Amino acid sequence: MTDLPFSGAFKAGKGGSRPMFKAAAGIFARKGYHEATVDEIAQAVGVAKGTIYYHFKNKEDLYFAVIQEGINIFGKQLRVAAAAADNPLDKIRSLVDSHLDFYEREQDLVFLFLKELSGSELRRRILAGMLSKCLAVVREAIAAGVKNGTFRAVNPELATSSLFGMITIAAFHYLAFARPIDRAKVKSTIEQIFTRGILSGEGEGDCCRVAGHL
Amino acid sequence: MTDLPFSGAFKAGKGGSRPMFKAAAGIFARKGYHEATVDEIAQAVGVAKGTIYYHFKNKEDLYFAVIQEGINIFGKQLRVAAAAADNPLDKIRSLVDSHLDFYEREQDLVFLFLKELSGSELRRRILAGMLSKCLAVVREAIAAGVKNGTFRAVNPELATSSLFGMITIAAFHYLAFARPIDRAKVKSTIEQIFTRGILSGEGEGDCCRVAGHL
DNA sequence: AGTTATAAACTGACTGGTCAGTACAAGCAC
DNA sequence: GTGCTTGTACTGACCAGTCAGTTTATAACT
Repeated sequence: MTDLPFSGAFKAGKGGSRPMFKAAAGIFARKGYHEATVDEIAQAVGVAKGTIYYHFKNKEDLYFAVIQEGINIFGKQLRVAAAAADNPLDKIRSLVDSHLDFYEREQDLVFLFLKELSGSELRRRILAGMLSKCLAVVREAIAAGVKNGTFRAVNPELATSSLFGMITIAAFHYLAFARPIDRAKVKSTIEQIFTRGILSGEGEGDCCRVAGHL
Repeated sequence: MTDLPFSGAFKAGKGGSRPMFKAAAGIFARKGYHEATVDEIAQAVGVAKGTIYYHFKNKEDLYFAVIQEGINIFGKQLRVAAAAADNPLDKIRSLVDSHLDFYEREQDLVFLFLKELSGSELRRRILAGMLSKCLAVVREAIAAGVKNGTFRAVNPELATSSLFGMITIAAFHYLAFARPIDRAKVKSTIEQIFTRGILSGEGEGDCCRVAGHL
């Protein structure tokens, strides 16, 4: 909300910062960058077009501010979730919960992120970098778990991506068809598959021959 | 390639069907629907703009034809992979392999799919439905495994989404930064986490308390 | 309290460029 | 001689971005 490298960054606006951000995020998420017109966003926000340009250099600037703000929200939420638990396993559980929470509350942002990830190479890389920073807490929790023996010797980087993917797509499964997310079911699936898979089980290696390579 | 509900659907073109499709997919994937101009696509394909409009009703029609064709390729590949193994576990392994294969060979399509999944509600729903049909073979393999006791009692629907998400995002992890996918690493991570998680292990339930619900 | 000064926030009609889609005369191949 | 292709040129809609001017908020002076 503060220290953003953008012209206006939601400080101003008749109705205050948050509604402006919400409205813009909603339009961008629903229609995409190019289909969303600045006129339309201005109307949704409840200001004149010129006002948008008073606060933001141009449409892209506004768009990035929305993304940046979204990343901030996501990152902060994950950090809080990680801090709320004190061992790797609970951290992961808390993070999964928090992620699902974000998914439910900020669907617009989720779609915005997905859009950005499928954008041009540059945009994709930028967002992937930002997300990667947000997910550092997950990576660290997994790495810690591997170190202290709670988890098996997975690659924390890839395990993080995997978990992120599982949550995102499993939850997406509901949103794609405009159904409410069944959090209990998703959580239980993740517990059953991810958590169980990553925990250093008793009967260790036998079921897991990886065809050929390590 | 055949039975498509589209005007022209890549039957024609100087260089035959495939190059035309490839070029169009590439442009759409790199620039997105709105930034890609028909002139540009025509040039890339190597035909005159009028020719595009001779075969396709309009830009959207062309775009959908590309998507549809992509889905056909993906679906066929998965079906072949599933048929190549005769028990649930091997089917899953074969499907993972095949999926990664598709990911590597048809990056344009992957990005196109991602774009579409983050598009408007209608478009999202349409593509999600198509993908869901493609992934039926995965769902069935998982369901069969659950039935015959190879796998634990997961929800096949959600487990499929989870696996799809894992693969997609883990591989994306590389593509986002324009690095080649390290297939061995991705496969081993999936083996370690998904396969191991879903296999009905000896020490069954103890590690997997799901906070509260079933 | 009333007047004046100044800046910040806001407005909306207008402009200029872009691009989907059309039109068409002419060429080629089977 | 019909189906397919080309190239060029044109139109009309749409939209990002501009700008001259209005409103509101704040402070300062008498």
